[in-house]
Amino acid sequence: MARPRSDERRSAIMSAAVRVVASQGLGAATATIAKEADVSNGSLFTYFETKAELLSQLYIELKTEMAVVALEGLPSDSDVRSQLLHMWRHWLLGAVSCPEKRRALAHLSVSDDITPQSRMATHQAMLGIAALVERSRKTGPLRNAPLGFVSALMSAMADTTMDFMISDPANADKHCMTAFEGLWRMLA
Amino acid sequence: MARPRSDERRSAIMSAAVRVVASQGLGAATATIAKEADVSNGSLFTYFETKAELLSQLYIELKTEMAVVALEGLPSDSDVRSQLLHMWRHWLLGAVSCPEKRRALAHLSVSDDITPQSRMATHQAMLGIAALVERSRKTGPLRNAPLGFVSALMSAMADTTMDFMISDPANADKHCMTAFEGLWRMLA
Amino acid sequence: MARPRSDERRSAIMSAAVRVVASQGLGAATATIAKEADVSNGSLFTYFETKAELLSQLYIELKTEMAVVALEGLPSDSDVRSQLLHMWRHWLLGAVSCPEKRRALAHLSVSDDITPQSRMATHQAMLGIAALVERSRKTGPLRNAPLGFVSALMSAMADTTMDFMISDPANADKHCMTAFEGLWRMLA
Amino acid sequence: MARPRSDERRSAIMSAAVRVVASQGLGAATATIAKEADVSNGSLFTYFETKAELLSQLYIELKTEMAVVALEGLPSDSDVRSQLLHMWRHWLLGAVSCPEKRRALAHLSVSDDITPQSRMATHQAMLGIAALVERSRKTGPLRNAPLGFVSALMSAMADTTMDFMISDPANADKHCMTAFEGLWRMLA
DNA sequence: AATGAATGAGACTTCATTCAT
DNA sequence: TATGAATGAAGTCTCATTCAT
Repeated sequence: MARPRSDERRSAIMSAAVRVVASQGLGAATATIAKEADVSNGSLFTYFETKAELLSQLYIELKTEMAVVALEGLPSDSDVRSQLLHMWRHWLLGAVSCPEKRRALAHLSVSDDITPQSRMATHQAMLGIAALVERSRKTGPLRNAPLGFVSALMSAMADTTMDFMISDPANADKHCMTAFEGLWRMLA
Repeated sequence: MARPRSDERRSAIMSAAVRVVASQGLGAATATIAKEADVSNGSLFTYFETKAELLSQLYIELKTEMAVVALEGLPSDSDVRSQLLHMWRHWLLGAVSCPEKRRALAHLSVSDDITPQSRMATHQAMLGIAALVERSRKTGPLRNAPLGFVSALMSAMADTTMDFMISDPANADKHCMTAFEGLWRMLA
Repeated sequence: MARPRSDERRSAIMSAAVRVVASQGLGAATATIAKEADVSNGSLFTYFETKAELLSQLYIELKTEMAVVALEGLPSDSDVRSQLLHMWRHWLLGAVSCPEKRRALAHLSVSDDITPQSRMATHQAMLGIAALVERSRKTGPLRNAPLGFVSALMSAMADTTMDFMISDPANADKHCMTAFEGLWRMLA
Repeated sequence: MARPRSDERRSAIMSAAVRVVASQGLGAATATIAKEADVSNGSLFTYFETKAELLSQLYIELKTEMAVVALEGLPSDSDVRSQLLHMWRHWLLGAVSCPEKRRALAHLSVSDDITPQSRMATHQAMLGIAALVERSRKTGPLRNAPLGFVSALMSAMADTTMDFMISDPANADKHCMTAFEGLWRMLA
């Protein structure tokens, strides 16, 4: 109800939510999240009016962070393929190095609590990635499909690849590269 | 000698579950499912010991049915590409023509109630599809990756494509074909 | 800093439980107890994690209270017989004057929800009584039996006597004394 | 509804009930009892209209049997003490040799499902025992108390003693005799 | 008569959210 | 503002009893 005061508290709740949602799914109780964040039950609701609200924000933050990580240090003067590869690797390795964030995001992505608005809110962050996709597919077989569709295909492939990387860490890098080969063939 | 357990009733519950899970997600109450199936609350539990059990069975049945549909009428004397295309179209169009089944299955696929055993139980049905994938990728860039990985990539693409087909039915067929082009490039 | 857990509320639940268990037995619904205590259904569970927990605590409290009452005002400089008589009368009359507590305790005593630990927890309070029994039987026929056995025999006689006192209140005191005569003969 | 046909079935249910009630208490499901008796769920209700009815009959039968056993082979020409001792030993040893019956009866004795009528129905069988008590107490301190009261005191002592005999079988006989000494002092 | 599926009224417990302190 | 007790609506599952076969 009242305005939250401490950003620290807010992010404590957020990262508690990551851990709890990762391990217990969306059915996790708000009280559990609050306790994990060392915050009182009731306090949680001064930072997020509603459980759905909390989950939405979490979704947006995780998704955005992921995009940012993916684009970090993009070699802007390289050729498209190198840039796409750079992005792909950063994306997947980043995700795989925070398996809890990834698991939480996987749960959130299918939640009915995440409104189309929330999904839209992440588009901004994905713009850079989308641009890269756009350039990659310029001459490929998907050149005329809606860009959102192509991006979604790539995301789906990324998610699947992450799962394999996590479940078989010894070959994580190999899986990452294999999938990229497939992706590049698909796009270019 | 008593009233026999009725297959009709069982499948009434199953298809009620499809509808209810499709619209309300896995949080749907068993009572809601029972009512939708015109069956008493308690009766549901003579057919399925547990909510999780019901969901598991539903998962297995839907997944298996999907595979069967996909392989129906496969032109076994055509070349691989034609066969893969046939399968892909049947799969996606079949799924898209029962959007509720698809939505339900999407929910189920990420549920923690679905045990690895249940997932295993669907492998048998997917064998035919896997074989097709195997032949398709024989000379492609993914030829050395684990087959399960490649199949999972294809599944992920299928799911994504279905979403677009459902949300833009006018171009459903076009999306289906576009994605297939990408898939084929990725595999072959 | 928040509303503190109220002892008043807790004992309201406890005494509601006495009344409800006395009249409906251990099968009484927690909801019934909560309503009788003018407390919400859920609130009961902030005071007692579980129905079994509630019953356990009730058992311990009633049993302990009974022992305390029995020993109240014990004439410590009188001879053993007088002390035992004093205790016996206080015990029985106390119990008979709260028939609901007695009935509730009768139900609880045979419950499987009452763990050996809970039973142990009442031993402390019964120590004074046991000491009296010990002194009373020193030269009697039960002088070599386990003390717990002798105490249990006395308890059983007490319970039976209470029943008769309650069902025939006009002669309650006479029954109380008659049984004491028998008890004393048995012990001394 | 219809008249039961097979006595065998009826007693199969009865003895199943003994076992199940002994181990699970009065909360045991009728279905559990039926299964233990190798009888169908529904069949149970043609032999006993109601669960309470079943329990009542069980109570009467067990209690009666116990009395019969206690009086078996009573040496009718011995002195009172010998007769009482004979009865006491048969009673307790008989009960202790069927701990399940005893446990079941203990549960039943405190049930609210057992009506005063059912309790009355056992009085007949207890008559022989009561007569013995009557003769035993003729000159003792309890000579003027209601006979029912004195019998109840003895029963309570018997139950308590059984518990100790069962929990400490090595000394069962000693406990049996010790308690008898106390009983005889109390009565005579 | 025997069977066991069908019924539906609860039972206990959880949990998002509110509110007194 | 922070706290955590209070609330009561659900939720899953059990079970005595009925009834179709």
